[in-house]
Amino acid sequence: MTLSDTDIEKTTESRVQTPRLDRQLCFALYSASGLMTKLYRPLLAPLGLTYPQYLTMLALWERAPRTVGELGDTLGLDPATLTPLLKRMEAGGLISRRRDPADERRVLVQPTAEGEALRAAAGGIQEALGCQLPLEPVELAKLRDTLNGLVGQLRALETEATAVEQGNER
Amino acid sequence: MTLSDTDIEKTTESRVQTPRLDRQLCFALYSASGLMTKLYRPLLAPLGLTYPQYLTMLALWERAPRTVGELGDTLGLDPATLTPLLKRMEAGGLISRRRDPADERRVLVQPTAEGEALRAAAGGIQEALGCQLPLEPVELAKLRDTLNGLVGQLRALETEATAVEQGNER
DNA sequence: TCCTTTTAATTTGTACACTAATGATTTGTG
DNA sequence: CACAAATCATTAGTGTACAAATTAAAAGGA
Repeated sequence: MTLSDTDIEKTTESRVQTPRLDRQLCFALYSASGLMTKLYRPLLAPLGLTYPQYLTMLALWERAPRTVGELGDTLGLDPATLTPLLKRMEAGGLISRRRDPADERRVLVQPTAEGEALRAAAGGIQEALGCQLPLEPVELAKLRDTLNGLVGQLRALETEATAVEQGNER
Repeated sequence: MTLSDTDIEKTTESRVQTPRLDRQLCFALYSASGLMTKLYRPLLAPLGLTYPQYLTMLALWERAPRTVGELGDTLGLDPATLTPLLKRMEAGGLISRRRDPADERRVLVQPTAEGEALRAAAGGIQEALGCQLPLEPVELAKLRDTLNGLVGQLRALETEATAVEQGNER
């Protein structure tokens, strides 16, 4: 372990420090996430689902109906992202969308019978992927928990930042 | 640790096994990656860079010129994704694109003087983020290495799959 | 040499993903 | 009650991201 074993590379020509791509946590996350999505794609296509749509169904299978905003909080997505996504899923017959009679601002989302029927197939996908993934289940769980911890901290940072924006820093 | 402590939830009503969102490694990666991108966004905006554009500059600062295909391999992106992205960066004056005289199929990409000048600012971004990240540098490095290992294995799976597609399984 | 095959990048079409602006409803306050 | 402020979803506009089709150039074979 040398002193120069950092994520910064010192170039001789300018003494400018350039961050190295393969030392960036953000790039590791970016790559891993993209590859995982690619791995799911061929398994989800037969079900008529994209990867974000699959995550949405997972959320709805756990609890429904939910409003667009609640779904966005769970998935970490903007309402502006979800609206067209949910419309496509509605057009595909997997979910229903209706205004909440008790509060006409909200839109309630829930799986249709057809959407509910996909539940069984989802279990098969997890099984198929577990076989492909070249990772011990224990290691996998550890990595997942570490990431979820990071996600929690990043979300805390996020809400803190918006609070400061609104002058609520006390 | 109970026997039911798995990533599958058994529902009483149908005995169907539904994967739980918060137990999915893929969702943890998806969320962490998205949040990290959000964290970078306000820091990169003053430089006129989006997050994928920033990664592209990191790659080009390390080695240039590079072809579109080489960049795609490094970043894990399709040429079809990079072409418009690179055009925007060219329009912004950060990179230059030109056909390789030795092979007119290739397009050589490299930073302009203006793009090279951003190098210094990039170091500052890493510094600013390191302060924000609520994670020990050692833990961070460990997580990064674990992820890079996963990325390597997923890439191997990927090329293996395309090889089978082409009937090269022997 | 001619012609087929392969390779490299681009174009087309669909689907996320976010910011900013808009519209509609509800809540809070005088 | 009236009406300003806050809340919720949608729309508009820009920028990834990929599959499939296209164009252009190089490589390989008869």
